[in-house]
Amino acid sequence: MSGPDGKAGNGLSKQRLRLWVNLLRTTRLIEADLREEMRTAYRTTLPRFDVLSALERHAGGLLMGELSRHLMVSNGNVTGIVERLVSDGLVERLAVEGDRRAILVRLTQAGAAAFAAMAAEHEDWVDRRLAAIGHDEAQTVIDTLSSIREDRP
Amino acid sequence: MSGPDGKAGNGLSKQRLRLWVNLLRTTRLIEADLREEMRTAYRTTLPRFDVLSALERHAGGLLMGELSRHLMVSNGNVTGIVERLVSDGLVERLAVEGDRRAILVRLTQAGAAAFAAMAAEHEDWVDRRLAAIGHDEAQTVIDTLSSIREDRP
DNA sequence: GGATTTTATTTCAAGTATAAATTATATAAA
DNA sequence: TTTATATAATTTATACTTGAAATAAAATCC
Repeated sequence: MSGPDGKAGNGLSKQRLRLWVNLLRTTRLIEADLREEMRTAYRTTLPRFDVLSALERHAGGLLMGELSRHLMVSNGNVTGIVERLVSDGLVERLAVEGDRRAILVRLTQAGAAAFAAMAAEHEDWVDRRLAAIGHDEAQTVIDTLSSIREDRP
Repeated sequence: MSGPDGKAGNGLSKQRLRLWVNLLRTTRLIEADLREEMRTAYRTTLPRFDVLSALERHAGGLLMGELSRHLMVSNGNVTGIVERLVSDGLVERLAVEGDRRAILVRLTQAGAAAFAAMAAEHEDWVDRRLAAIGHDEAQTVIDTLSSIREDRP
């Protein structure tokens, strides 16, 4: 399974591994930068920002499960983050008419305001961090990444 | 700072944000797959694999701090992961001649063997996960990601 | 209608992660 | 020397993260 003729272990396999390592290193590097900005400028964390961001894109609110799927993190994880956001007054939980299992999570006014302030600067940070990349170059990478995500068994 | 004419908030800035979101989502998706494979096939985790992998590439061993920099995670984090690997017998800590603060971490024979078994399959998983990508397409993305990493203030 | 299964969420234990504080050692400067 | 500063690693407190088990409510089956 790893000789020069096997399905893996050949040049293409190694190249794909290089791509994965590059993907991972670059993402971690940018994440570390963004986390640092979040921490120093807003005393908050990336996961909290991600939750607010997802809720901002869904004005009507999201169920816990939808939130978990959007963020691609586990159910139990979201419970904890939302809990802290609720106690900070940025987010509220609402009962769902007709399904007493479900819980709708929504930005409060304070949460929407806090997010708006952060979002503009966040875009700015990303813009600076990716300053070396032009529109078309970005599009090329976006297309490749999309094709990776869509190619799931 | 976010009108259509500002340095951010324009089309290019939005495109870079899209690129970042794509980067993050794709990396998380692949990471989740790999974590699942690691867990079911080897009862281990990605961070442990990453440590073994770094040590395998440095036969002479690495200092805790070097390990932390290689993996781009915090110092205290490495302490914990190495601790568990030591108690599993996969890694050993050695005193450093001439510097009593430092600790050299190295694979044991068992650790090297365990890693070798995992590494081949890991490459295979990545190969399958990125099956949609050809050599040149991968290279294009690698180049872009490298230019991002190198463009640091 | 009642039993079964599925769905939505929380709880739990273990592990991963950070930043800040601490310990111990090394190096430089006075 | 003595003092000051820097470096290597750990410890601590808190937060994030997962997978599995537990709860509770809804939907489906018979």
